[in-house]
Amino acid sequence: MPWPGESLKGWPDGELRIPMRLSQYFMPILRDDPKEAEIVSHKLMLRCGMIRQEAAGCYSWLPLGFRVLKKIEQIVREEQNRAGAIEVLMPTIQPADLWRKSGRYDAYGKEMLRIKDRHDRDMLFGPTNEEMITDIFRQGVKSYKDLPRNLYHIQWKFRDEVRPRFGVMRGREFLMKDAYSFDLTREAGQHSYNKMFVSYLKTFARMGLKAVPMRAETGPIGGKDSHEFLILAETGESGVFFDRAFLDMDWTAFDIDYDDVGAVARVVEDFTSKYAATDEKHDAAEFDRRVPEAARVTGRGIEVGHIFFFGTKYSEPMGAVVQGPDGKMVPVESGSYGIGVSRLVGGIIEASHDEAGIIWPEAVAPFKVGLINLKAGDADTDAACETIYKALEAKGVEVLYDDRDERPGGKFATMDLIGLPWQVIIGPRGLKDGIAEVKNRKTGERENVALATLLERF
RNA sequence: CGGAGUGUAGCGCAGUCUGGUAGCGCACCUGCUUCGGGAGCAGGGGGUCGGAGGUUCGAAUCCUCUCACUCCGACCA
Repeated sequence: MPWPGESLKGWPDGELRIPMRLSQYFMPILRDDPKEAEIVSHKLMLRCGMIRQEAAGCYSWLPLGFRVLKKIEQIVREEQNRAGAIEVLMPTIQPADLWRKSGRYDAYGKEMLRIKDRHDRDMLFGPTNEEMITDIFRQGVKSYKDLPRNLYHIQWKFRDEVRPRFGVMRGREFLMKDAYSFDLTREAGQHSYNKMFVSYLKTFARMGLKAVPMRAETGPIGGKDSHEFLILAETGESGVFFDRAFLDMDWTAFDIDYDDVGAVARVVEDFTSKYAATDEKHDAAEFDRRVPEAARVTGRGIEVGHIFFFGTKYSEPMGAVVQGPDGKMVPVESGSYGIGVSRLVGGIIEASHDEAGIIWPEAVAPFKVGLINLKAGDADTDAACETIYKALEAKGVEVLYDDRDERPGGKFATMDLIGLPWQVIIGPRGLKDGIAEVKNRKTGERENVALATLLERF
């Protein structure tokens, strides 16, 4: 991976790195596709026992799915932190008054889940947090000297979609990272926007995705500048049109200094200079004029991120003002920046699977290695597997050990289905010659590796 | 929110038209034989048939109401 040394260490998520014996795990595999699942990621997530539907658009995350969700969340967190954003955590339930102030309580419509508490007070399950964060910011910051700031949280949202579908891709309850920037001037706000832009490219690239930034509608959030980040997938909900040159760009070359305004702007410039648009913003004439025919890519995409620069849209009505150097009170310039964390789980599967199952990019894989004991119960294979399992554990390699007393065929099928990047296959046949078989899930390549050097592979 | 459909065992389904002992495959449990890409045989466990009313000697099946879920269209991280 492009950014070696990234890890979950230092966060509670590190606890998720523990290895596991399949005989002691909870991973209810289905052999058949549940009928309600229409798209491949939904089918695979259900078949792998990653999620379970509790109501339309609401899911329980079972152990395997939970691990992936947490890994994605942690990558998002690391890249937000690196770009200078500061993590907070706001509640899922918000008072309606906050939304009355911004005027969105009525404007948001039925998509907002409205509830009353025991005192008959109007509450709501937050679909987003512009109002709340602006209020928090307003109370905490009074001077231009306290700017810029960018606060984010990773929290469950609820949008009472008319028609939830496609599993976690369009759930009603979903995990979203949302960040909010506050600046004194338009120019400074633009830099904050640009930093998020670059960090998004990097965040998605770390997950093995090429998420193409496209000029977007601002929708109910409102504002001036907006980009959506879309990954290509046939089952995507948006039509996309873009220059093939995007796919050939170096998606790993923006390990830049986020304080370098010019450098950040150049990356944004680089990634916005080529044509890329969703069907909403698509201009066929411009597409034809700017993109040579051979380079025109049309297809479908999944929106995994969306950034907005909306200036003073919320700061003005909500009185989020600071005192400038000249002593005057000015409303702050803001932007908001979302990443669909739970949607990404489905999105990555849509972008990375084959006939046999999921193919996890290593950075988000629930385990790095699947250790297959082909003959559980046989003293020699048991002992060899046990040694390898312990050694991988000691080395900090996340391993799922299939120690069940099952037939080899089923174990292979299960391991392919859940898509761990590496399979280490141990059977009497290989053991006789002191070798293990190492299979790369993505390429299908198998290699015989001497047991003595096996550990060096991981 | 308009249109279409489905609810029967963990999953996939039959049975409903024509009322009469709740079934099949996979999964699960036991035993034996197997064991390098989803084995075979034998035995076994598991269901208030989405819910509530009604008709009937008798309802998964007929009637009424209701709930949930899925799909297609207009909206969205």
